[in-house]
Amino acid sequence: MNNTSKEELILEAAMDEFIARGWSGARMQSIADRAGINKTLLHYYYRSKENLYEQIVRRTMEYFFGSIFRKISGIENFEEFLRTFINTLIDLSSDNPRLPMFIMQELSRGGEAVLAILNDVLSRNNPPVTVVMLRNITRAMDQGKIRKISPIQLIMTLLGSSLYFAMAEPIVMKIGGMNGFMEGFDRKSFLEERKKEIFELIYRGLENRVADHG
Amino acid sequence: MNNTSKEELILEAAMDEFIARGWSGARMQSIADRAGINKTLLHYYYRSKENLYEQIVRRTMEYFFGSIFRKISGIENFEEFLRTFINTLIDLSSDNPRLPMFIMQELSRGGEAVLAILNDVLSRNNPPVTVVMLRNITRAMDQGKIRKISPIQLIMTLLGSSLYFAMAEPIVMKIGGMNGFMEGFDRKSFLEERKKEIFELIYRGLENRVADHG
DNA sequence: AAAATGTTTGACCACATGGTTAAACATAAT
DNA sequence: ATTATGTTTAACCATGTGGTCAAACATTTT
Repeated sequence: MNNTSKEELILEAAMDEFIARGWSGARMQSIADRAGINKTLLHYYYRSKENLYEQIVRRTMEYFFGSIFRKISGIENFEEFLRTFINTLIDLSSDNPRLPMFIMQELSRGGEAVLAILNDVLSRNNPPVTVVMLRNITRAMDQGKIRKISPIQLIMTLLGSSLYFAMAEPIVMKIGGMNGFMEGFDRKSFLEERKKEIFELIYRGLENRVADHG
Repeated sequence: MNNTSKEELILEAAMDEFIARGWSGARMQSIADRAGINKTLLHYYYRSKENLYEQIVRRTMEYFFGSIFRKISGIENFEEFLRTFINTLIDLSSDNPRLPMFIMQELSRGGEAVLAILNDVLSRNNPPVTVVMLRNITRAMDQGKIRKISPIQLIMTLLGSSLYFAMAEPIVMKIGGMNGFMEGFDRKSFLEERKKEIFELIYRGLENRVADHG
């Protein structure tokens, strides 16, 4: 049980707390409890709530964007890119359901500091995820593999479709539970089905076929 | 300037504050300031923060689900249903960008009380929005207008695609601003374009055509 | 005019929370 | 052995926040 272990323990506890309750909801005492240590030690390692928070935000963004980057960079084939991107987003968000909302929420709320972190994190991947995505889409369009669309719109649709369920899962389950449909719901198989359905829907929707019916 | 007016002013102020900062971030003093009154009067009308919050949640949900219900109920044609649903979601969420996230966040966090409100709100529409949506989709499937898919998956995709941009707008703009693409961005036309692109993509993706290539 | 209701002022309280401090103890590094 | 570092205990402080109270003033209702 060396120092790194406790420092790491604290970070993980803080991550849980901040992601679950947000900046204003998070409690230093609660973080200490989760980490199994006391408040004094918390301040010993991380001077203030602000400081700790900043490190959590960085960590979270690195994890999120890093994961996506590692999975999609290097893929040349559009179909594979599409499938991988969707799968990665769904896996990421279903493993860490509060993560996407945390990132979005804190980026809306946060000031310069949070933006600087985002900037820093994104610029570490070369080329940045955003560029990789745009390239894949425009290339597929140029090659005539998909019809002409707005790349940014497609990216929005992909992100929304893939991330939404994890974000809305609590409410979906509640509404579903109330109305009765959703009995025998199996999360794992639902998510696998989701991957396929999104891919299928979007891939078909992008098909570049000459108007074949009116 | 009668009493109803002030009571209403407070509600609106509280709505802004709660939606912008969430439960733990919202401040009673700040609500009073926004409403242009003092804290005492705030407690005079709404006893406690909890109580005020509950009314805001109810109001918000009534507004959100009510708007959707009013727009889509009664529509028989699937294409029209699809288009209207997408348009409504985009208009609603772009007019009130924090609303969807507020609802989702507070429903994850909130206990029995919030769930009870949701239940109450949803049961006031007959048939509930959820049922209307499911019906439209299954009917279209039965009539062979669209291919066989999982209705719930489609609904998730529709919600995600349509709501996501408003939720992620701050981060999208920041990333977009950093990378340079997104110059001359016009929100209004982007949103109109978004409506069309989502509809087009999903409508094509749902088409029920016999395998015509492979 | 009188009563009821709306509204402000300003002081006040209890409590939670972020943060500090000093002293003692534990464990590892020199 | 001694020093440096990690860790706990427990008390403590300043501040912010939800909430209250009493008294006065304003406006509407009766």
